[in-house]
Amino acid sequence: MKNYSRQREEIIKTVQESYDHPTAEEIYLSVKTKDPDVSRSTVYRNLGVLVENNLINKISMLVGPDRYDAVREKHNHAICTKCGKVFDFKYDFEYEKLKKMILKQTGVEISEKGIALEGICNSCKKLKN
Amino acid sequence: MKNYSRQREEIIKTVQESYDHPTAEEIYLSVKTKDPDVSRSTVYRNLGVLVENNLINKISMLVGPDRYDAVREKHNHAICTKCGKVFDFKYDFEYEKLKKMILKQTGVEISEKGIALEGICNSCKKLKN
DNA sequence: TTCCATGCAAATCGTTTGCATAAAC
DNA sequence: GTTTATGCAAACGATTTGCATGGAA
Repeated sequence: MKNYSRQREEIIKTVQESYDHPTAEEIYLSVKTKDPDVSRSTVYRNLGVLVENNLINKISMLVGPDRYDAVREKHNHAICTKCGKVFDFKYDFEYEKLKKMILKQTGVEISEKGIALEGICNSCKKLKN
Repeated sequence: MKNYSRQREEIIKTVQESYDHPTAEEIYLSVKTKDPDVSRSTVYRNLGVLVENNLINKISMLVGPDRYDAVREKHNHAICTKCGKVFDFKYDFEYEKLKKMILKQTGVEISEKGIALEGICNSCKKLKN
């Protein structure tokens, strides 16, 4: 990450202060209230840079656009495949053991970023259909 | 799932016979060799129907297009965030316990489709940078 | 003064949709 | 005959890119 910019600063702040796993569009809209001339491409470009530099995490899902998450204490995600919302949960997955096993079985060296699971959330369950 | 069609038949067969988690495009190309007039929208439409009917699974990732997977013995996925390839592995995640815990913590009722983890695969690790 | 980041608009990628035709039941 | 599926092309949502300009070191 090279040069400072007002926009990047604001994008980091927005993601770090949000606890609802915002989409790029939501981040863009939020930054726009502080900095009305910011462009969508700046937001996308910076989100990419911030993910690369491990300042934020990116969450990809079965449904809807990608979402972003500040890097905090390790936690896991339960994603609703109806509405796309992301919920946090804690559970001890024994990453060290898991990591070794996966490396042995697949050759993939996993990054310990928490685990994501899909399902259906409470409010979507209530809306029958 | 209502009416039989030659195309749907071939799409199911293609996914079930593949062990490399093909993308919709790859499935389309493969079906096209058997049925040159098939259209991409037929493939996309049918993949959707087949996922709904639980004949195949859909895998969404941090990188690249969605991939598909025949419904087989339960297994988990390690996904390379460089090349997008998907690798299978087996590990006992104690789903029952996990499911209860997630429901309690988030209200999300997870579907037990296996767990996906991200990392970097062997061949991508070798190509430095 | 060189490099990096921005804003804009156009391009791209993956996927979905509307509509007329064709196949299944 | 009525429904359901197809093929085509156009539309779509999310994201990326090329390019000229502006700001940072």
